[in-house]
Parts: sequence; C-alpha cells; structure tokens
Amino acid sequence: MITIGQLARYAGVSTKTIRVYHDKGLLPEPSRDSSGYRRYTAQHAIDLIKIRTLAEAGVPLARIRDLKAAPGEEFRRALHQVDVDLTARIQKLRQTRRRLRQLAAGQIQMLPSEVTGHLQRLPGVGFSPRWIAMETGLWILVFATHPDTAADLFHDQAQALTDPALRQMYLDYDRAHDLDPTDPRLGDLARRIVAATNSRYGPGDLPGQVTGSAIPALIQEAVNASSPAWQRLDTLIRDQLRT
Amino acid sequence: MITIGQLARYAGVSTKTIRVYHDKGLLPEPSRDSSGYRRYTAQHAIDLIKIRTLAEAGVPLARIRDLKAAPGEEFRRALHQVDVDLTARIQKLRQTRRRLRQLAAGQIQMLPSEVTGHLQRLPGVGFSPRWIAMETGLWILVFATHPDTAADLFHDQAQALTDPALRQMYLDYDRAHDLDPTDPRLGDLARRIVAATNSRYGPGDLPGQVTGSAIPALIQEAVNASSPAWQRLDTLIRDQLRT
DNA sequence: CTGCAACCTTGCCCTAAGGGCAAGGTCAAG
DNA sequence: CTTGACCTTGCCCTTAGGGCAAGGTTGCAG
Repeated sequence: MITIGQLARYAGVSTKTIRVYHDKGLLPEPSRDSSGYRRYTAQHAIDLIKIRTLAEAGVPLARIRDLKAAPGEEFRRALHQVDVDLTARIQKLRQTRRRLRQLAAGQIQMLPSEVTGHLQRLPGVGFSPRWIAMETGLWILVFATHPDTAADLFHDQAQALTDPALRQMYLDYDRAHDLDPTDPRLGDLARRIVAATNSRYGPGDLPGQVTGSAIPALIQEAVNASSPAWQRLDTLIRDQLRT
Repeated sequence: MITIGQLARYAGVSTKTIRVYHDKGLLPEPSRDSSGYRRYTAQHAIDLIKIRTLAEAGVPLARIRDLKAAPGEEFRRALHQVDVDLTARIQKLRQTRRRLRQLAAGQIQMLPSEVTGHLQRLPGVGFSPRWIAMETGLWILVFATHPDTAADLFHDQAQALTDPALRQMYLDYDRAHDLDPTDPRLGDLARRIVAATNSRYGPGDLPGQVTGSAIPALIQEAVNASSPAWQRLDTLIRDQLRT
C-alpha cells in the first residue's frame, strides 16, 4: 500500500501523470486511506509500468485505454503494429541525425544527390561560385515547381555540359557577368547561344522553356537582376530568337 | 518564385506549418504577388529545410529561432548538443522497444533482474505459483517504498533460501496456505519460524521489519487475507514472539 | 463565357500529455 | 508545535500544428 509519490518515483513519472491516467481511465483509481490519500497496490505498479511502456513507444493514451479492453489476439497484433511503428520512428530519427550532421558540416542535401554531385563538379571545370549558387537556387525552384519533369530536365542540362563547345559557351555566360553591358563580346555570345539552342532544341524554345511553364522566365528575371551585362545578354538573345 | 503549397510539398510539410513558422519568426515572410499570395525564393526553401531538420531532431521552435541569430561558434556547439540529445533519444527508444517486446512476451521487467532471476528459480525448488505471485507483489512494494534498502533486504532473503532447513521452512509456509486453520502442524511451523528468526536476526525482529517501517505489516495483512491458515499462523507467530 | 476544382487568404477554435500554481489538509521529525 | 515534505482538487498554460469557415484567385474544360 504505497502513496502516489512512491508509485511515481518507482515508475519514473510525475504524480500528475498518474492522476491524468486516472482521469482518462487508463489506470483504475485506487482506494483511499482515512485522510483521502490514494493507496496503491503492487498491481497498480504493474499496470502503470505497462502503460508507460506503451506510452513511451508513442501509443496515444486513448489507444492504450482501448487496448486494455481488447481480447488477447487483437492485443498481440496491436503490440506488433506498435513495434513496427516504433522501429520506423527509430529509423527516421537516425536519418534526421544524418541530415543534422550534414547541416553541421554545411553540406545539407537540398536536391537529389545526382544534382548535388553534378553541382560539386562544376568548380573543377571552371565555373565561378556565383554561377554554382545561381544554379543551385535555380534547380531548387525547378524541383519545387515541377517535381515530375525536373529530373529529366536536369539530365538534359548535365548532358549538354559534356559537349566541350556547349560547356565553353556556359563558361562564357558565367564570365559575362562582370562585362560592361556595351561590350561587343556580348553580341557574339548571344549569337552562339541562339545557334546552339536552335540546333539542340529546335527553333523557338529556350532550354528551360521546354516545360511549357512561365516559371523559368521568373528565374531568368532574378538572374538578370544581378548583372547589367547578363540583362543585356538576355535582351540580345530574345531579339535574335524573335527574328 | 513558388507558392506556399509548392514550397510545402517540396519540404514535405503542410502549408499550415509554414505559416506557423512565419508567426513564430522562424522563417521570414516572403513578398506577396499582386493577389496577396506569398511568393517564395530558393533561399526560403533552403531555410525551411534547415528548420525542419532541427525540428525533426526535437529542437523546440523557439530554440531554433534563437539559434538562427546565434554566432557561428555557439551555433556549432548547439548543433553538437542537439546531436548528443538525439542520440540519447534514439537509445531510449531502442530500450523502450526492448521493453515492449518483453511486454508482448508477458515477461516485463518490474524489478531488478537479480530479483526476477531469483523469482524465476523458485518454481524449480518447489514453491507454488501463488507463492511466487505473492513474493513478486511483495518485492514490488518493498522496492517502491524503500528503494535504498530493498536490495540489501532482498540479498538477505535470497541468501536465507540457500540454507536447506530455512528453505524447507518457507516451503512449509507456502503449503500451509490450504491447511485447516485448526491443523496442529501450524503450531509446529510457527515454532520453527520463531526459532529460525531468532537465531538469524536476534529476538524481537521479524524479517522485513528490519527496515523499521510499518509497511511490511500492511503487506502481511494482505497476505493473511488470502488464507485462514496463514492468518492463524501469523497469530501464532506473534504470540510466541511476545512471550 | 462559365463553371469547377484546386489554390490561396485570415481568423478562430481544438488537440495531447501533461506542467505549474493556488489554497487547503496531513504526516513525521525535531 | 512547528517545519518541511507530502497529499487533495481545481484551474489555467504550453507545443506544434490540425481543421474549418468565409472569402478571393487561378487555371483548365466544356
């Protein structure tokens, strides 16, 4: 015959927790002593430990209450389901921990690993950090807006970079960022881009517009904003595509 | 420039979650388009993924908000602490899963393993299931009421059972449960118990009373209630101790 | 053009599993 | 006889969102 505090310490919970379990019908109210204190038996301790085991496994209290009334067969199946769910939760927490460590290393995965792998190889071929950052943001938006087709689009772009001429063209685009908007090399570059685009995708479609969406235009707008030269380049390209 | 729904799907959360993060100052409110819709950038997506990583690791949202403003050094240390806590949580869940499986097997651990081990060996020496059940309940109450001294008391009792004469005495106590309260063998047993108790603990102390607490008396009361013969036996023992 | 479904907006209330506090009664020890 | 550690009930508070209402927007189909 123990008090609520002793039972609580024994089970490693607070007295409030025990009272809540009484209110919710999980644990029967014990009898009271002469001064109105609750007096618990060993059976209450056993029940409480079982309840806590389920509660710590993530089973909602209402479910635990129902389970106590369930026949043995259903109870056994329910316990197995709880075990499965718990295992899944542990697995998910482990994955969260992996991502937490990526975050700590500043290497958090925002995109499919084939994309991040590709982006990580770009500095080695001469692209600037600014370009990489722009590409990263761009692909995040593409994957957010077109989850279904983004991977195909990405494969197409990645494949384009394996062509030395196309790669050089993108490198020139990258470097054009700091040119004067009146630099004649911009016109040259615009012509090369239009030609390459036409030969790769046919006339009338900029890469990225293949999805038929207006989103890449918005991206382009943001891209242009960061450099007057790029803005000029965009204008030149549009002019030449229109003719 | 994506909508709240696209951002939500990309990050694997609900739109409500994103709005809550705005309200709590975790994620900056993005600009609105002409019809008042929120329009998010890739940077928002990056921030959101980071926030979710911390949130899923169990960091309270208020803490995450403060962390964003923390200097790099403190941030790094905080991340490490989160990692440690998360690892501890995973470990605890694994332990919960172990206890869940014990529960499924009907073998849940209510007492230190040395005690349960001892109790499991009792049937092999001839004690009845009823006796084991009584001992189990008894030890639960003792460990609940006297966590500090219970282990010592238990060791003493377990050691007593290694003496063949004492063990036989406890076996006789067990079997006395079903005797007629007037059976003369009860007087015999009472004498042996008193003699053994006196020689082991000195005169005047029943085992269990060594803790100086009234609790064992309450236990004894409950024990007696289950059998008229045991009740009679208790009376006989008290009589003889008094003389 | 019109409808319809799927979005978006704010505002409000609801939930689970307790925590915390108040105001009062009880118990054991010095 | 007081003091500190218990116990009692009752009430409000918290976290991280979920759900719903009432209304505005957008895009697509017929």
